Amino acid sequence: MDKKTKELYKAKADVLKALGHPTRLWMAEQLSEGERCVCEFVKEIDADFSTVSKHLNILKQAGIVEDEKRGLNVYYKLKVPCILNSMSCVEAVLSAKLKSQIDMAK
Amino acid sequence: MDKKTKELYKAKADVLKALGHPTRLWMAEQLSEGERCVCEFVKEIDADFSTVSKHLNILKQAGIVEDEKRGLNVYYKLKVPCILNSMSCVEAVLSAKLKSQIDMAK
DNA sequence: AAACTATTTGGCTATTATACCAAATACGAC
DNA sequence: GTCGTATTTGGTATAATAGCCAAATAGTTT
Repeated sequence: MDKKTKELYKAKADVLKALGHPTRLWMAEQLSEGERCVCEFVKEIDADFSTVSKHLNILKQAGIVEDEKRGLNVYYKLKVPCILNSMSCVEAVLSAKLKSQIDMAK
Repeated sequence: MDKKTKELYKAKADVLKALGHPTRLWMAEQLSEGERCVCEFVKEIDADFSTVSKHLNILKQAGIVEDEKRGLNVYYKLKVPCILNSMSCVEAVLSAKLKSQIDMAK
């Protein structure tokens, strides 16, 4: 595999990796309903302000969300909304997995 | 956020996390063209046999691929092929990101 | 300008992930 | 059964990630 290909797969994997964390995935899904400010996320998750901020930054670096400061608050929104289209298939993976486990137990 | 919801997002994130590694993503995409045995992957990537095997195991644990032993070889194939549908959007994220970077540089 | 609020950054530690090597296992050929 | 090949497993060193705290920054209010 050549260097260019490696870099491309690294870049693509980084996008998926950014979504590969429960908190970040949840936040991304929340954003599909519209923009949120950091404080709204902090209220709903039991986590430190700095933790939430860092997670949002990872999503931003990945190119999934963008932020805008208005007054004291920073609002985040999805930059490329299609990123959540894949979730129905992720759920299909989970059902298939659950099914296998049930079959296994029989 | 309640415990059930947390567990669901953990499960969904784990699927995405499994694809969030260059080597694993590449292998998954290869499998979209048909099954492959471990040795075929090893030939194409510059990595140890055990490394490849472990990556495939992570994809298997995530429920993305399944394996079948035939003779000396173990063949892997996609269990839920739709999982690669999202790749066009991942590429859209990358183009959008690239575009931002170019605008930024102006 | 001082006080207050929202957010980010830096530092630290604990946990997890990655990759290699060596050893173990599974299977087929002889 | 012994040998050779394909794959997995265990061990270990290194690197990356996550989450908390404290400090820094940015904007608002008074």
